Amino acid sequence: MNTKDRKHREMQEREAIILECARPMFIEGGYNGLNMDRLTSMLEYSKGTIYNHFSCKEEIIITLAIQTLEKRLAMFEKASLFQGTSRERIAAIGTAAELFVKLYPDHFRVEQTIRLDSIWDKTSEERRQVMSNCERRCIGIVSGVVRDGIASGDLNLNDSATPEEIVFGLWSLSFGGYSIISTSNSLQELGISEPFQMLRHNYSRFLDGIQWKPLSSEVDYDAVFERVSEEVFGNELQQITT
Amino acid sequence: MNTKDRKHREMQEREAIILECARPMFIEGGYNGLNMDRLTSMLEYSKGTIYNHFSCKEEIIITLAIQTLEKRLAMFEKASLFQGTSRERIAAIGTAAELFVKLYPDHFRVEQTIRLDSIWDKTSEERRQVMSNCERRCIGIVSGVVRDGIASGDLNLNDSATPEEIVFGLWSLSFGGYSIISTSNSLQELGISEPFQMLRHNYSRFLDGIQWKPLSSEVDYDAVFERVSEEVFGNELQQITT
DNA sequence: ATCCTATTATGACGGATCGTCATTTAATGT
DNA sequence: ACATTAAATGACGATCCGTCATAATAGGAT
Repeated sequence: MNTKDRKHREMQEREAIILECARPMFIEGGYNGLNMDRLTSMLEYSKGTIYNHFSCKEEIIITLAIQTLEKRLAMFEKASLFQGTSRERIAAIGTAAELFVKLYPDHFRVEQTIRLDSIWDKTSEERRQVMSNCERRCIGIVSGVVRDGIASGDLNLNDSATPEEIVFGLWSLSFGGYSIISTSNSLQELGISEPFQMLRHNYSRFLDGIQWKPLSSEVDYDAVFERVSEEVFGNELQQITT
Repeated sequence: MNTKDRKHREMQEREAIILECARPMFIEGGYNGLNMDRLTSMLEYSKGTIYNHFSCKEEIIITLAIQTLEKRLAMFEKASLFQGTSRERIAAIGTAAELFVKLYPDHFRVEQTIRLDSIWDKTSEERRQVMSNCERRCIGIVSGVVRDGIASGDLNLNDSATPEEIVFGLWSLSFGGYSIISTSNSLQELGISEPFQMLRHNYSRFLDGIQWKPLSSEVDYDAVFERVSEEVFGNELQQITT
């Protein structure tokens, strides 16, 4: 069955083409900006063909989200392998999160749109699973490093908190921070000119608050950020600077 | 000119009725759930009349946001007057933020929708100003308490941070936290059963990280939360429990 | 009380967009 | 060359936003 393979491959290639065309349309104007008629006219496929790949608009959007979520997961996995203290490894994942946002600045918009516009309910159970899994695994990676920190003695929560609580804190801080950076203009008014660096410092303050050793007074975590950027994500970084 | 006053009053009353009907529709189905035809048929006014009040759907949505943002501002102002140490006053504002989310659980959805769906651009400059002002003043209140903390000696940033940076941190933490709480189901999977309390604890960890005295090891800020809830927001609280 | 004018209300309609489906076209196997 | 299966097409129905010509109403003058 050689034909079957070929068809399958053609199917995937076409799917990629559709998504490639849909992404800038979505970025441009959000949910309503992604126009199925315009998408049709820009591609050399008819409407029916596109609807053979994606049963509705929402399926396209969730697939756009999955594409980038998978990249983030890969970056998190790479970062968690960084050689260093547990807190340096958390910083490495923070670096991954920041570079991810800079590489795919539109991702937040896609993800939040899915959560908000009753899009979630219209998507297939299968794709929802994929997306949830990505999120879960990202959380799992952070969770693992927190546990490593406890195991190594760098972090001592003495029953005042669970590891999950700390993960929730880091997650809130980064999700909120990146959301504010990418959708609010109040930051400039606040006089914050380097929001990404500020966010990193706020991470450090939170981790100092739970006494995760070594504290930010002992180690220059800005330098760790630079090191991880270069050593672990050198390739990805070129895409930003060029 | 008595008639003019009456007309103006009628205008405002009708505006309130329209919004009252539009809000549950928006909560139910987001931007697309708010259906102008259905809104028309549910009210005793015709389409044209509604469009005399709001020039487009987006104007209705931003007005919904302004309604609740003004409530939040009032709560922040009330909280900032709490008698206590500077850090207790920050905790009081945190309490206000939490109670606000519980009182108006749909607010986040409205606000985020405005930021995302290219709705912002379609709204009137006037209403945008009102909304920005609300946000600015809320930030200003927090900012003021941080400065008070510095002035009183409870907080010493020794040039390692600006007050605005701390505001940004608290803002990220709360915005991210409440967003995650209200739109993600991963928290349950993480085994976090009392997310609001966890978020408060994460606040405390952040403030401990910058050594804002008295530290959470010295004062029971959960108790402060309870006190503020009762003493300052007793009235509002009844709406939740009943 | 009546008429005139300015303001407001109405809802049918044009235009845009989503998703479907009967029909046409192409590909595969004998 | 032909039959059968699979895939592509785009016209169409349905829905929804915002407009505008027309109708209704209110205010004020005589």
